[in-house]
Amino acid sequence: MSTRDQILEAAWELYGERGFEDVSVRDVTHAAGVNLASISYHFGGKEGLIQETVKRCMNPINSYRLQLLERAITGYGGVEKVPLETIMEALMRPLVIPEECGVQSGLMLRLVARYLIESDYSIPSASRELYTEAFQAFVGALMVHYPDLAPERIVKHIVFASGAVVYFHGLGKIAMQLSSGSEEGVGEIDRERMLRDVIEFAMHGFGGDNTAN
Amino acid sequence: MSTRDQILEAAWELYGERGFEDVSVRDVTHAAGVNLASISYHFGGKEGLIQETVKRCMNPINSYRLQLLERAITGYGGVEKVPLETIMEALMRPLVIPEECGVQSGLMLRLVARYLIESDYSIPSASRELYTEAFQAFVGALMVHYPDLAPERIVKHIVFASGAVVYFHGLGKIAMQLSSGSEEGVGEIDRERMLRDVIEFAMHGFGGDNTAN
DNA sequence: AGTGCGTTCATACGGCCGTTTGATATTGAC
DNA sequence: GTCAATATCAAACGGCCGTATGAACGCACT
Repeated sequence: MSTRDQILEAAWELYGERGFEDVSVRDVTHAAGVNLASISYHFGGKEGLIQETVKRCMNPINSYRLQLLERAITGYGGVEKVPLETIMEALMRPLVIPEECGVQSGLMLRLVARYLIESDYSIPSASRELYTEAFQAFVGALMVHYPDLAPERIVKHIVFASGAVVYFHGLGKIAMQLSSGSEEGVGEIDRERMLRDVIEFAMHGFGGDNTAN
Repeated sequence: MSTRDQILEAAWELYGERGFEDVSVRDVTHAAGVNLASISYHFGGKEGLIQETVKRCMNPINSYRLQLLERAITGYGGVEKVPLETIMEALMRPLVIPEECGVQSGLMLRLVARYLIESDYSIPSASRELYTEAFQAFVGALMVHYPDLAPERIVKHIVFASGAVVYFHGLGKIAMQLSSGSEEGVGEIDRERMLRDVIEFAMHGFGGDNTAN
């Protein structure tokens, strides 16, 4: 494996675990077993490495989303024939089970969440185009099912549903502990079950009120 | 205003804007117009200042939640008579409109989100008790309305709804931009409207399926 | 006036940070 | 084999970080 890839792999893991600020370039190069200067050489500096790491995390998610959506559209023979539930699954599955597009689950969401918060919620330019494409595709697909719903409301519901997933990934376990009052672990989360839950949750949210904004 | 309070106010603002790691104790003392050493003196160090800042942000939220819930219970004369919508509002209003309990909105959610992520999702011990109390109170109230719903599912839905709010606070604007394809601003968010939206969204999510876990 | 204590002050310390440098090693084309 | 181009290396640089130190200050109390 090339030096560049070794760095990216180590960075991916460390940044996901401990955050961007907390992990020094020395930490990364040491974990990767490469020389300190190779980060400047291959990525121009720490910021370049961060951007590349985030890109390698975000892009497969959005590619997979688009792929699932397009597959469903051709499979059902038209956007209007795709069940709402299938659209929501195409949107949510890559988030809940990112392994299916080659992204390690636990670290991925934390990494992206960290980046969005620490970078003032700005999406790196290297991922922005793909992000926009995916977002507009899903808004368009959902508008077919809810022609009377204003696009702003559709966007809002997409964000609501995404937030539910991300937040639960991070806080689900601790919330279980708080509610049960016990400190002991509460077991692993059933991801397929969670996917169904969040889809159902989001769909009922959509079903509420079809008036325009 | 005391030196201690000046520090806390400056810390609150800077941490919310730029994050804990990015803001040095020198930044804080300079913004507060106090001496560098006063942070060690009053808070024992940077970590102590962070914990105190987060506490001053989390605790009013949970106090306000409990206050709204209890007020509703006595007002309606019993938990079982409080409408579900009112329970959800008691849970969500302090998050969406934290000014009502003396917490500045924009910074507050980012501050807490940052802390939870950067500290491995652990709630500071100074706030944990209150957090637990609030969480259990709401789970209990919701269990009255959904006696057949397993507590784990109720917790899950509370986390879903909270995540929707937090995520939208952070990403709502950028999502609007992505969907519209334009770079220009999309206006301020109507917070009362958002509160109603998220309550409605969460309630429909709850209404889905009352089977046990 | 003098004493004691809580607070504020300027300053310094060691340490880790991201980056740079110039030398050395590796590669691939001719 | 030669010569560039590319890649890796050890070492060093200046800078900012969090914290500690000891002196100076304010002020109630006697």
